[in-house]
Amino acid sequence: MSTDGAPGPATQPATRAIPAKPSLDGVEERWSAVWRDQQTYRFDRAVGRERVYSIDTPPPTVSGSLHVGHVFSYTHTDLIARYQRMRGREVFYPMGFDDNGLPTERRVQNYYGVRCDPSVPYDPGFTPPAKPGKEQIPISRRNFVELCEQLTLEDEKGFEELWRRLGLSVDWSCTYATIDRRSRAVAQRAFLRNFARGNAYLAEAPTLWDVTFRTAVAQAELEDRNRPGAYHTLAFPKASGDGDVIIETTRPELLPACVALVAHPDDERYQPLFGKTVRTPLFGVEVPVVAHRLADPEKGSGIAMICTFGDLTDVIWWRELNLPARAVIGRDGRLLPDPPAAIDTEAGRAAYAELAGKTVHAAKTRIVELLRESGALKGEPRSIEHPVKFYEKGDRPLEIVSTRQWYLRNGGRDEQLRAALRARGAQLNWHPPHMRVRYENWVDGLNGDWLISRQRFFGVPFPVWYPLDADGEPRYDAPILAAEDSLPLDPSTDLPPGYTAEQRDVPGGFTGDPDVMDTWATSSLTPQIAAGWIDDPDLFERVFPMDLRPQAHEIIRTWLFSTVVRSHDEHDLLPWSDAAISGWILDPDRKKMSKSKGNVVTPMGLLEEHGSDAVRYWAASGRPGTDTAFDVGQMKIGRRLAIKILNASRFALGIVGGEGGAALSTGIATGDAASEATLAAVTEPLDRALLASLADVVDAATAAFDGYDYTRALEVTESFFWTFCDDYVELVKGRAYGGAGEAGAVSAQATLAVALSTLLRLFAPFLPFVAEEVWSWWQAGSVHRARWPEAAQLRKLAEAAPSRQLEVVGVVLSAVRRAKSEAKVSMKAEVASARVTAEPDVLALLAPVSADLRSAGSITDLALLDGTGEIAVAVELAPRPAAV
RNA sequence: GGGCGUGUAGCUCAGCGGGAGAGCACUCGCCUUACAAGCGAGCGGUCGCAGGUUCGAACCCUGCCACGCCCA
Repeated sequence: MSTDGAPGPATQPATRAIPAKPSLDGVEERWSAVWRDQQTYRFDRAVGRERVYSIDTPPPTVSGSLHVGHVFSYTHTDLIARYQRMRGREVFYPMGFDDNGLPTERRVQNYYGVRCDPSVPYDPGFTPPAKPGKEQIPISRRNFVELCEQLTLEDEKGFEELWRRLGLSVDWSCTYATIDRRSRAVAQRAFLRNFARGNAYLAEAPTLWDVTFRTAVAQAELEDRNRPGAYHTLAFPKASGDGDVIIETTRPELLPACVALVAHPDDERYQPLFGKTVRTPLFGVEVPVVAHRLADPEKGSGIAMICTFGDLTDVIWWRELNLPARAVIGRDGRLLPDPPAAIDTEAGRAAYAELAGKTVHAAKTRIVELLRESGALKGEPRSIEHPVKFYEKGDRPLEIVSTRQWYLRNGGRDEQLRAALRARGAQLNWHPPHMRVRYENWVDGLNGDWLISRQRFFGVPFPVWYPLDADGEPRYDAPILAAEDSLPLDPSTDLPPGYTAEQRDVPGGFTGDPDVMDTWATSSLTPQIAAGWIDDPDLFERVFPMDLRPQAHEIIRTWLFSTVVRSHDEHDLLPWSDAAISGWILDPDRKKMSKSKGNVVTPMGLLEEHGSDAVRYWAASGRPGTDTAFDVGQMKIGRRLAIKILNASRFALGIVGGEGGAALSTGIATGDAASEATLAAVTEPLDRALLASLADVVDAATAAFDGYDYTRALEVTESFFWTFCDDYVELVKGRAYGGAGEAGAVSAQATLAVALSTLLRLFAPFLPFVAEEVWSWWQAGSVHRARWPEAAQLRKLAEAAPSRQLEVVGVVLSAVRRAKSEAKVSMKAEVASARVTAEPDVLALLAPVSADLRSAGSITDLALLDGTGEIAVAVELAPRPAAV
C-alpha cells in the first residue's frame, strides 16, 4: 500500500465513470456539498503540535459586505492551507466574524431604526418595527446588543455561503464571532491579566476625542486630512507694558485656553522674552513665555500660543513644561459654559460669555470679531490648507479633551518594551519581507500607550466596578476587578463580589464601568479566541502559537501590531511564525477598488459568471504584498485551463482505462508512482524524460509553496501542463494506442496515469473543483486529502533520464509544425523527410525518441546529422494528394 | 516632508550581472476522432529618464521623473 493518493479520513462515493462530455457546470454546488457532508476539511485534533498547521484567519466585518478584495486575499490563504494539508499537516483553519464595534452599531441603528439609551430599562418583549420609523426608538443597552447579535447572525450566513462556493477549505465547525461569549471572556480575561501585571491602567489625561461619536479615539485610528484653515495674527501685550508680542494661530477660539507662549530655545528673536510674561488679549490672563525644542522658528512668527488643548504638540508642551490646564472644549465639541478659573476679570468673563456654548466653528467666528474690535487682531486672516486629525470613521476634526480612560502598555511610553516589540517584528517571517518595515515604522512612531476604552455600547465591557464613596463619587483608585471564573460579564447588570443589587449607583455602594473596549482590544486576541485559550486548553496546546497570520497591509499598525502586543504580554511569544500580507485589488485605472468609486463587482456574481476555479486562478496571480489589477481576462484564462484539464484528463484516462489499456493493475491505473507495477511498466525514453521534467516541476512548485510564493507554484505547473498536452500527449498518442507494440503502449499508459495524478494534485490547491471532479472519475477519496506529489518517486521512474530531452524533442516538433503552418497545410500532412542537424549530444537525446517523433509529425524519413550550433531542421513535405 | 513599493511588448505580468520572455490581444493558417471555449505559426519592446561601476547592466550604485501605499 502506498501513500500516494491514499484516501483521507473522509470517505467518498465510489469512483464514477468518465463522462463522455465533461463539463464544469455545477461543480461548485456538487463538490462543496460533498466536502461539507464528508467533513473533508475537518481539523483532526488528535495529532500533535508538530504536525499541525494553524491559521489565524482574519474575521471579516459582517456589517459590511464582502467585495472582490476579500475573495482575492482569502483565496491566497486557502492556497496555503490546501498545500499544507496535502503535505500531511493537519490544518487548523477557523473562520471568524467581526461583529464587534461601531460599524455594527451603526448598521443596527439604521436597519431597525433604534438607538441605544443606557438609561432605558431592558424590555424582554421588545421587537423592532418591520420598517424603521422616522424617529429612532430608544432602547436599553441589552436590547440593543441583542439586536446586534440577531442581525450579525444573519449576515454571517451569507458570508459562509460565499466562502463555501469559493471553495475555502475552512473547518466550519471552528467559527467564532468577536462579540460572542468566548470572545468576550477572552478579552476580559486578557484585560484582567494585563491589569494584574500593571500593563493595563486607568488614567486621566488629554485624549483625542470624536465629538460626533462622543468617544475617545486611539492613535491607530487617526488619519490626517487636508482642510482649509487660516492664520490669525494676534498681539499679546507684554506684562511689563513695553509693547506687544505677535503670534500666529489657526485656532483663535482657543485663546481662553492659552497657558503660555512658546519659542525655540535657540531663537534669538525671543530669547529676551523667556521667563517674562504677557497677557492674553480679551481675557487678560497673564501667561509665561517659555522655550521648547518643538517650537518651529520657521512657522509663522516663530512663536506660538500653547492651549489646552489644540493639538498633540500642546499636550507634549503641557506635560513637559508642567503647565496648568484650562480646558474650554467639552465632549460635545462646544465651548464649556463656564470660563477657566484663570479668567478672573470682569471683561475677560464677559468676553468668554460671548463664546460659551458655541460650537468650535461658531466660537471662532465670534472671537475673530471680538479680536478685531479690540484691535488685537493684526491684519486679516490668511487662508491656508493644513493637515487636520480626524477619526478615520468620523467627519469632524478631533478635539482633545481631558478624560479618564483605560490604557494598555504598548511601548509608546517605554523604550524597553518598544525595543522588545520591535524585536518581535524582526522575529516574524514576513511575506513579502519588506512589509516588516511598516511594522517598525509604526512601532518607532508610537507616542503614547494604547487607549482601549471607548464610550460606546456594543462592545466588550470592562469587567470592572468602582466603589462609590459617601458622596456617590466613584473611587477610581480602588477598582473592583471581576474574578476570572465569572467571565464574561457585564458590570452594568452583573454584581461585583460582596455587593447586592440594591447598592448599585447609591452612595457607599458601587457602579459599573460604563465603557466598552476598543474593537482591536478584542481582535488582537483572535489567536487566543480561535484556539480555545480559555475553554479548550487541549486545543490551545496543539495550535498555539499559530503558523500563519494572513492579512492586508493597511492594518499592520492595528491588527498585526496589537496581536503581537497581546501575545508578547500574555505568553511571551510571537503569536505566529509567518505573516502573509496581501495586496490591493486595483481597478483598470490602477486605483484601489472601492465602493465610493462605484466600481465594485459583487463576489457572488463573479463566481457565478466565471466559475470559482477561474476566479481563484486570477487571485492566485497576485503575489503576497503585490497589488493586482482586477482582470476578467485572467479569469477567462483560468476557466479555459479548468476546461483543458477536464478534456486532457478524459483523453488520458480514455487511453489508460480503454480497451487493451492499463486496467493492468491498480498501481498503474491510478497513476501510483510508488508502485512496483508502474516502475516495471515505464520503459520508454520519452516517458522517462517526461517524468524527469515533472519531477523538476514538483520540486519547483514545492519550493515555491514553502516560500509562500503560490503564484510561482501555479506558473510552473501550468506551463508544464500545456507542454504535457501539446507536445508529450501528441508525441505519445500513436504509441499509447498500441502503434509500437505492447510494451511501448503500457509504458505510455503508465506515464499518462502518473503524470495526470501528479498534475491534478499540483493543481488541487488552485482549482479545487475541477481537480476534485477529475479525481473522482478514477480515484478513491478526495484529492484534497491526497498526498502532495514527491519528486523522488518520479525520479525513480525516470531512471536518470535527462529532462532536457523533452525540450529538444519539442524544438524539432516545432520546426516540423512551422513548415506545415507556413505551407498552410494540416498538421497531419505527411512529411517526406526531415533532416535534423545538431550537436552530437543533442542527437544523442533525439535518437531514442525518433519513433515517437516520426509518429507525431507523420514523418516518413527522419535523418539525424552531426553538425554544430543551433538545431536546424530541413523539412520536405510530401506532395499533396491530387485535388479531387 | 519621511519611509516602502512599482515603472519591461497594446494589456496583465515574469526575469533581477552574460541569449529580452510568457499569457492575453492582434495577424496568418489548420475541421488534427480529448478539447474550435481547440491546435499550429507569426507580428510586436533604445526593459521610466540621466549618469556611474563592470570586459559586459533590464538586472548593481547615484540622481531625477511618474504612479501607488504607509506615516508626518
